[in-house]
Amino acid sequence: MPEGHTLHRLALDLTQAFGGRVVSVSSPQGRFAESAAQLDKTQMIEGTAHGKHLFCEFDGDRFLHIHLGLIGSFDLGPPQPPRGLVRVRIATEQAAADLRGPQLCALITRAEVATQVAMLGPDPLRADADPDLAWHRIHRATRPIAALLMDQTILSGVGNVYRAEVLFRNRINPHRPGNKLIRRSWRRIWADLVELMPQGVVTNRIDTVRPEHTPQAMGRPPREDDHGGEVYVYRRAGMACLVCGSKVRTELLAGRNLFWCARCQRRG
DNA sequence: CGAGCATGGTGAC
DNA sequence: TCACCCTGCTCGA
Repeated sequence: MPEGHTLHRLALDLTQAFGGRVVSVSSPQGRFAESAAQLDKTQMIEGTAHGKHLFCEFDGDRFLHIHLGLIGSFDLGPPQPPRGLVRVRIATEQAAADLRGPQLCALITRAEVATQVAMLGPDPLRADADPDLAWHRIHRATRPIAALLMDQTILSGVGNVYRAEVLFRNRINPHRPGNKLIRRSWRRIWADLVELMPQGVVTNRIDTVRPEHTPQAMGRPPREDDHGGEVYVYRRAGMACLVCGSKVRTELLAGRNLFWCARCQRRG
């Protein structure tokens, strides 16, 4: 679930449900009980996101800093008895948000939020993002572009799905070292992320396949991948490339499974 | 029922 | 580069 779009969507939903309201904060699981008690029955101001980091601001310059990691989830809906291990619940009479399995959940100050945000590269989902900041580091790096895209200090919010898909959509060789990537390619990548990721916020899923490449348009039977989105290469190892038909390849890159089409992706 | 896996990140060597 | 953390789901015995 969690790449940048998930956290930005959560920030919007949490703001709508709890912004400006006095909320109950609890820790059914108990692992966050002390901090939850400090926030309980105080006002939540709003939720904001930077990259994959979520910040819930509470009255008195207190911020709940959440990072979902690989397996975390934060589910918002009508109040129901907690299921499973709920680290934190934020709730009103009308709605409850249950946090499970986060990599990070901590009560921090405004200054600490600023410190955290300063460590992150530009986020394609933020209007104030400056892609040149990322380019400055990319064009001097020797690591492959597929690794640089995952480095949250270079740019933030992109995860394993968006990295594979944005490289495919722009026909870029994932192994191209940053310092051999031409600037036009970087501009294409950034512009594409700025187009794709806000769509992900709206739909709450990752869809990257252009209309002309959908199974219908290509005369193939419809399909739906198990991660909840239509994609070109992510987790399609060994299957036919939707554009050229050659086998989608996979390998471990930067510790994660990379997927790409060696025939379509040759640009630098 | 256990093993393995997942859209992530950290800290130790 | 590796072990490890957090949780839930799926797959094969």
